[in-house]
Amino acid sequence: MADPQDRGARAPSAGGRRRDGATTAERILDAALASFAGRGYDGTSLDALAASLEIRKQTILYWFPSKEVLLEAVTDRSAAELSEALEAALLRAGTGWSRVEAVVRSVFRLAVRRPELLGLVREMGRLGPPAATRFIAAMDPLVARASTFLETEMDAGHMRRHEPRLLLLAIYSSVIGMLTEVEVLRAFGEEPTARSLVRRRAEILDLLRSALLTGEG
Amino acid sequence: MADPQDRGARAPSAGGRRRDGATTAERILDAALASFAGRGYDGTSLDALAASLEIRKQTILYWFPSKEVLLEAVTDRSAAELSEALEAALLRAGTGWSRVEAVVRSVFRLAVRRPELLGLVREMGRLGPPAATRFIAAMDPLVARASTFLETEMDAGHMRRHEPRLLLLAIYSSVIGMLTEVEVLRAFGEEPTARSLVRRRAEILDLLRSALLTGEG
DNA sequence: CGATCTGTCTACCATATGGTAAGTGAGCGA
DNA sequence: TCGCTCACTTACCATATGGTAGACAGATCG
Repeated sequence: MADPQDRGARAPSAGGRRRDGATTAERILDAALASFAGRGYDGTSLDALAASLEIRKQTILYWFPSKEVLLEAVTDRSAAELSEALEAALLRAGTGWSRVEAVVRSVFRLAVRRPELLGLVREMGRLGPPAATRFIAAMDPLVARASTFLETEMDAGHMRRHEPRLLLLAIYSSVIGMLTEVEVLRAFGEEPTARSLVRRRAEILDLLRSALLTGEG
Repeated sequence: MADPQDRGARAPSAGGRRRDGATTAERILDAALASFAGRGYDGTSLDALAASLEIRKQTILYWFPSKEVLLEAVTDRSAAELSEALEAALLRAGTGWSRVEAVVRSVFRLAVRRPELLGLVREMGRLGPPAATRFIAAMDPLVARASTFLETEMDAGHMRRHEPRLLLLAIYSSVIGMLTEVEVLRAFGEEPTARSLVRRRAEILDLLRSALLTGEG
């Protein structure tokens, strides 16, 4: 019954609110996202996940009848959140470079505020068709919108001509690159500061601006 | 005894050659690299690895006394191979943009010819200090050399001024981005062709050129 | 030939993992 | 108060996993 997408996960909104206002299912989703993004899907055990939440593994399996269903739920929610954030940035006023910059800034902001989302995106690469396809399909309308926008700007002569999807990829890669650098720094024992990240972002924006902008900016 | 780095792995050169000319240890390293890069460290079981080689798990543990030592061996060898390839590209004649382009091209070539190497680099991100630190340390001299080269070029006015390590990261991210796109395409069921990859590379080189080059080229 | 070494194997083992079965207790409508 | 559902628990289980111990075959060497 219900919709065919539903593989058995209960509605996360069900169940009473806890002291902190989050339902158990929501807390599980949050922790699972963080763990999948940080330690990977295979590196995450339901036992460890449950322990971090101070609940029993079977509570997780009560809300999400299998680990795979949990992954799907995490994926769907993350795709929705990403779409929402970027959609909002795209809708913001402005045209030409200022709009591109606004979107890129919002991507960076998201990467700093919710690095788990980007971490999950990276994890998607290894998780084959079942999860990744779903995720990509969920993001597709947004990608199409962004591509159209970039194309319009190029047609208007505000930007150097490039393949729009490649540009998106370049922006995405820049963010991933920044995240990578954060990890590299951590591996060397230096905790990256918010200041240094902001400086990085400025540099990357500068790089992108040089690459994209025509004289008419 | 031996050197303190040696955690017990036997010398991979030991043991008789097989029909195909590779020792057992080398075959294990090859398969482990592919699997670690493709399915991740946690997603790789010694049993599955052994099965893919048509040997028994205990043969793996004979050559590499633990999974972790195997990872270290894979990491070290990959770092060496990466270093070697990029060092060779750096040593190639030329200055200014043509030299940058030569290096970038060699990175792409490597990414296409041995995607496992780049996949392992990406995997390094999640694998904490033990493995990642080792890998980064092994790559560090090369990064320093490349940074120096870029700085020289900027001083000579051949290139727009940027933070050299950031530039390296941008180049690296472009390659990773290309790989990511390959996975995205696969997720959609389209096998990326060599032609499309070459076209991508050309676009990325163009992007980088726009971003980096000054009038003096 | 007999001893030893090398490379691989079979036989196990303890633990961890995803998952099932069967409760338990609080809250709630009749 | 009876019965039911909801949220979560304890008690298991089969399998997979990394790892140990030891046997065995073939090559090497005295």
